[in-house]
This record gives sequence, structure tokens and C-alpha cells, in this order.
Amino acid sequence: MEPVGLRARKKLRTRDAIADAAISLFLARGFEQVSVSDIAATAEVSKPTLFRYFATKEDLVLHRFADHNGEAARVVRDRGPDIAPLTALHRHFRAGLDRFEPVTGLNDHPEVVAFHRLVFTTPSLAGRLTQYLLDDEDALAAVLGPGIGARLQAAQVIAVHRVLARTNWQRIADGRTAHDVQPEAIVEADQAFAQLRHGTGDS
Amino acid sequence: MEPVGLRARKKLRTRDAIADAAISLFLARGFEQVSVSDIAATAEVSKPTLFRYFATKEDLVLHRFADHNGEAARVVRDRGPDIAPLTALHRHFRAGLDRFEPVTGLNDHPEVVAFHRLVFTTPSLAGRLTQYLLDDEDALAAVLGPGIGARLQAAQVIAVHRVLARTNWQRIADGRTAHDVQPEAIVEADQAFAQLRHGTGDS
DNA sequence: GTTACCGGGTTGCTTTTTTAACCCAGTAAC
DNA sequence: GTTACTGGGTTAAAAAAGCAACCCGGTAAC
Repeated sequence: MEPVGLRARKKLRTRDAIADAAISLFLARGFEQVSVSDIAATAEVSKPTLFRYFATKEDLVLHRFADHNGEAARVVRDRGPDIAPLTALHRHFRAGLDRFEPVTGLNDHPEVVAFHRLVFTTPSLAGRLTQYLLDDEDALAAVLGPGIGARLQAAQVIAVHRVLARTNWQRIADGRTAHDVQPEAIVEADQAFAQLRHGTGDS
Repeated sequence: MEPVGLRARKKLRTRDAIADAAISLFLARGFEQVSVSDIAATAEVSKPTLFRYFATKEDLVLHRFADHNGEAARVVRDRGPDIAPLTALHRHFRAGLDRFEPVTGLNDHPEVVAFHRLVFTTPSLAGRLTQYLLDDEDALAAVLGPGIGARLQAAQVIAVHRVLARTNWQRIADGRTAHDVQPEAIVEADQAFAQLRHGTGDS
């Protein structure tokens, strides 16, 4: 078991308090309209403490994505024997859809939808999110192997994730429910991964 | 204004958390049946931290009395001009009765009654409470002036406080309400302070 | 009658947090 | 075109808290 003393517990709580304060202020007033000092004050910590937990203002929002950092690489690394990387990635994304995980975009909790809108409509956030995706891509490429082939495949996988998730989110932002969208999301995911496996079929 | 930064606020909260945890555990299981480690764990602080806030286990209970430490001396020191010390003390106690302050014993909140019973029925607590009263007495004597006269008067004042408060508490412990007891408490207080002023009248 | 445990309280060291001051970039005032 | 403010981010020193290990008195086990 990992040692979960007072110190560790309180650190987690502090981190949560900061993140919660940040998200709720951002959702209420918009990213640019909230200063990090406001967040620190709301979370009842000092500004240096805030920055000890989160490197930048953007990370206050994106740590939820950061939690998934390297996930694709991990999925490939931890796949069972006799399972192709693409198969493992496909199954993992599919499982995410089944569970309506926010990363898949297939989640209609108002809070989640508002959160996604916040990210996508705030340039600095969208920009930093891209950086995260590139890191993800690097990690995935590294575990897929050396050479340009692995890099290309990694790039394509991450792109597929991104497009599928944004598509799902867009439909939900348009007012549909996650449950309603789920079937086509699954079909599209299957199609996307099939395309990765076999090419587009264009000559 | 007094500067109330993050540090001061959090220290207060920690102190309150410890004290609250202690009191509620003591009331639930009794003084001896609770270890300071239990209290520290409940308050989510370490044992050394607990002892940085409270010198002894007894003080975890008695800090409420300690908050009134030196109050008698303060009342005398801060009295208006042309007001005799005894008059100031009398008025102050009388005001406490009017407001049903727990120190006067004239308070029937179940929590307060249970708290008093805890103190009076636990020898080590009662003992330490006596120490507090002696400190109070010293402070009062000092402000009343030098000499044996001041010391005697101080001792008598503190004794009066103690007897009046215990009498009030006893009646409430017997099931009467504070409101019901209040009139006689006031009469007795007046009598007690009159006796201090003029002697018992015995020859 | 040792041995071992328990509970109140302490000690030294490390980690975390606060504080106040600062840097730098943008920008509004005049 | 300075001047001054605001906001993101940093630094160094000091306070507070955590941790582990300990002391000491009592008391239960064997």
C-alpha cells in the first residue's frame, strides 16, 4: 500500500481546493476575467502555494486532461500478449465511450459541457491543450517503436482521439444527450480505427 | 484593524478543530477513555501539533475557562473613573447572568451542562481548573494593589465567583431551566457582593 | 521480577505554507 | 513618453506542521 499519512492527505485536499476554486470561478466569469490572486484567495492559499501545485494559470483548467497524460502510451505498453497496439487503443477508447468518460467528449453533465466549452473557446487554453496532446503523441510514439512509421501512427491515433472527442462534444453542445449520441459515436470510433488499420481505401 | 492574514485564520481554525474534536470525544466517551492520539487523529493533526496548541490534555477541556483568564483583573483595570473595584466586578458578573454566559453557570444548553459535569466529575480537570482560578486570583490581587488586604479581597472575589457559578450549575443540573433560576441567581449575587462590601454582619 | 505495552508529553529534522518583496509585460492616463 | 497600475510568475526567509523516534510512569502478562 502507498503510505497515506496526514501530509499526503492534506496535500490532496489543498490541490482539490485550488482546482475547484479555479474551475468554479472560471465557469462563472470566464478564464480571462479571473486572476490567479482571486483563485488563491478563494481557495484560501497564498499565490506561491498555488503555483507550487500548478505551473501556469492554464494548468488550473487543464490538469484534468493532464491526468490522462501518457494514457495512450500506457495502454499500449500494458496491453496483453498477442494484442496489436491499435486493437488495445481501440478497445480502450471504446471502453471510455461505454462509461461516458469526459475525455471522450461523450458526457452531458452540464458542468462537463461548460468545462469543454471553456477550454475550446479560450485560445490560450486550446493552445496549451495542444501541447499536452503533443506530449501524449511523443510518449505513444516512443512506446510504438523507433522510426518514422511509429511517429506517423502515433500522430494519427492522437488525431483520431481528438476528432472523435470533439465531434461527440459538439453534438452534445448542440443539445443532444450522451445516451442519444452514443451509438453513432461507437460506429464512428469503429470506422476511425478501421481506417487506421487498413487505410482510407482511396487509391 | 487587527491584521488577519491567512496564517492567523488557519491557526485559529486548527485550534478550533482540535478543541472541538477533544470536547466531542470527551463528552461521548469520558475524559480518561480518550487518548490524545485519538483527538489528534480526529482533528487530523499530528500529536506534536496538538501539544503546540494545548500544553496538557486537561487544557483541551479547560481552554474555555482559560479564555476568561485574567478577566476579573481586566474588569478592575478597565473600570471607569469613580467606580469602586467591587462595583465593577459586581456589575460584570451581573451582566454575565443577564446574558446567560456559561462561565456564570447559568446556562442550560445541554452541551454546556454536560461540559460542566465533565469538568466537575473528573478529578484531574477539577484540579487544573483550581490552578486557573489561582492564577486569576493572583492577577486580580496585583491590580487591586499591594499588601495582604488586596490578596484577601481577591481571594474572596474569586471564591464568590466560584460558589455562585457552581450553585447555578447545580440547580440546572437538577433539571431546572436557566430562565427559571435567573432571578434567585441575581439575588444571591447581589447578596454575595454586599457581604463582600460590608462583611457578614456576624459579630 | 523482567518484559512488554500503553498513554502523556518531548525532541530534531524535514516538508509545506505564508509572507512580502520583487521581475516582467502589457496598457491606460496624462 | 513617462508614470503608474494590473496580472502572471518567482524568490528568500520564517512560521507552522508532519514524522519518527524517543522518555517516562504505570500496569498487565508470565
